[in-house]
Amino acid sequence: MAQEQVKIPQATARRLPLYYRFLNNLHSQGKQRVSSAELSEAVKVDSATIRRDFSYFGALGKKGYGYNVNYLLGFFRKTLDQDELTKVALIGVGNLGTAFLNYNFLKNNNTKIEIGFDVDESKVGTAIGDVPIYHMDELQEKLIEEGITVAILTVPAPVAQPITDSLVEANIKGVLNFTPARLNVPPSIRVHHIDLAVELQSFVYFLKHYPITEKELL
Amino acid sequence: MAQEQVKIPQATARRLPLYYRFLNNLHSQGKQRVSSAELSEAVKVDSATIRRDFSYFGALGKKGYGYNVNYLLGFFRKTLDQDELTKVALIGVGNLGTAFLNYNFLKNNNTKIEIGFDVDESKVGTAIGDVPIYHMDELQEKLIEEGITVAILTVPAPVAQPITDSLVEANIKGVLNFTPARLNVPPSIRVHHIDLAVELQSFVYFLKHYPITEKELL
DNA sequence: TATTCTTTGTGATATATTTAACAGAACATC
DNA sequence: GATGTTCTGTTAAATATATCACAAAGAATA
Ligand SMILES: NC(=O)c1ccc[n+]([C@@H]2O[C@H](COP(=O)([O-])OP(=O)(O)OC[C@H]3O[C@@H](n4cnc5c(N)ncnc54)[C@H](O)[C@@H]3O)[C@@H](O)[C@H]2O)c1
Ligand SMILES: NC(=O)c1ccc[n+]([C@@H]2O[C@H](COP(=O)([O-])OP(=O)(O)OC[C@H]3O[C@@H](n4cnc5c(N)ncnc54)[C@H](O)[C@@H]3O)[C@@H](O)[C@H]2O)c1
Repeated sequence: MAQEQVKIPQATARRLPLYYRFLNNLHSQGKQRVSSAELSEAVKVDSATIRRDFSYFGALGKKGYGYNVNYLLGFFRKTLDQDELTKVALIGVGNLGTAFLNYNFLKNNNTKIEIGFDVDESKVGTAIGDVPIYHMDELQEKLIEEGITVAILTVPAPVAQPITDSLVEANIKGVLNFTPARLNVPPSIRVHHIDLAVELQSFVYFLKHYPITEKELL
Repeated sequence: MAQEQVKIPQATARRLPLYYRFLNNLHSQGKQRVSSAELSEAVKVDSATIRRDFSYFGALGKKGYGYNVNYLLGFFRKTLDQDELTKVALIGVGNLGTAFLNYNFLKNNNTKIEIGFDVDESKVGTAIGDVPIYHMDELQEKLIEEGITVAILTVPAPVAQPITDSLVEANIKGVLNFTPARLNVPPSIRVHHIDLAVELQSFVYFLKHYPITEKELL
């Protein structure tokens, strides 16, 4: 739970996993060094932004050389707590929930969905991938027992708030919410919304209303 | 394809579908008027931000009264092209693709996945929801035939780039990319990435490194 | 009608993020 | 070891976004 000396900008924090993933690719290709320009091309982030992002953590590179892949990878592994597993619960084993369980973010080796919950009796007692599905009645008990503090929410919107209330009672610290509902939680709980219907609609809006500018065409 | 007088900030554009959805809820509850403060509570966006967002479109409200739900709804319906259907193709009918097909963003009544593509012979020829699945060999032909210019990409990462190249050839204008691959496209094509593994990892990073601040606790 | 209350729309300001540009450190080569 | 080249780290500037705070318009009330 190391705290940075100086707070990293949120925009930077959101890019860290992306950098990490790409560094892993480079590493498995046996690459020794990489420049901010190469990274930029690969992850589609401006090279100055990458250098600035890295610089929040100190001087990780060498002038005239670039960055050492192994060193950088080791650094990010620690920074992103890659050696510590965060156990996640998934609530709502429907279309989206089942897709997540099958996928289970296997390539993130620091996060794993450990347990699923649903009210549907045909799902309770089964397992998807190797993740067991329990009934909602056992939510609090199981979460506390397993010490799980992160939940992915993929239930119908109308039940999202009451379920969130139970999650809070079960001592959860964060909810990754895929439902359209906007959740009320105490201020100590973090909620991120990923609202796929909004994403699609705003994408279509951008397509229609934001034609590529002259500048972008250069 | 109406172009705004003054360009709407992107951050505003991303919130529009959210406002629209909530206004629809209010409307179906029979509510006549709404203030920026009420909207704020419901969509969890600062009320000043909401007023500023709306003000880009002119003076939509009345001082001392708020906003008329019907009027606002009608306004956003036009602005978000709710009366014009955007047909979407989905490439890769796997875990995630199947979830999207079953859901099919039914409540967005301006977008619909019309057609799916895969290479898996056991899927080709079937339909999910009412969406027919075709073989990738027919990609270009079908897309052009149906006049589809938006694609959702849910294929394995290694094939994402070559498939994107075919999509570009088939005259696609936008790709909503769920794969971890960063796509190279000509500048006239818009790509949005939704990288769920990155979302989960950065969420976990925030939980560990950004404890709720004093300010947020007030 | 007069008075009070509510709530918008926006100027001003604060905060966050991106990008340009370049001095200088270190590498590579001869 | 001198010279030219590469590429970082960072200062400065630009851009983007969010929030404060309040005048004034209009609603509500009496
Ligand atoms: N599937 C998508 O592509 C998609 C896209 C955008 C948003 N969403 C949102 O994600 C959420 C899930 O979507 P879905 O398509 O997977 O829905 P779904 O209906 O397939 O799955 C919902 C699951 O939640 C379970 N459930 C219902 N009530 C419950 C309760 N009280 N406690 C626990 N589990 C309960 C159901 O049994 C079901 O298994 C919805 O809110 C939806 O709006 C889904
Ligand atoms: N499922 C998730 O929860 C999840 C989460 C994060 C990211 N992703 C990403 O989304 C993508 C899809 O994930 P998934 O879990 O649905 O995978 P999946 O393997 O279940 O589905 C991929 C589908 O693409 C099809 N396919 C393979 N090659 C193809 C080709 N050349 N042309 C057309 N179709 C082809 C396969 O037949 C399969 O149906 C992957 O890139 C994955 O990394 C998925």
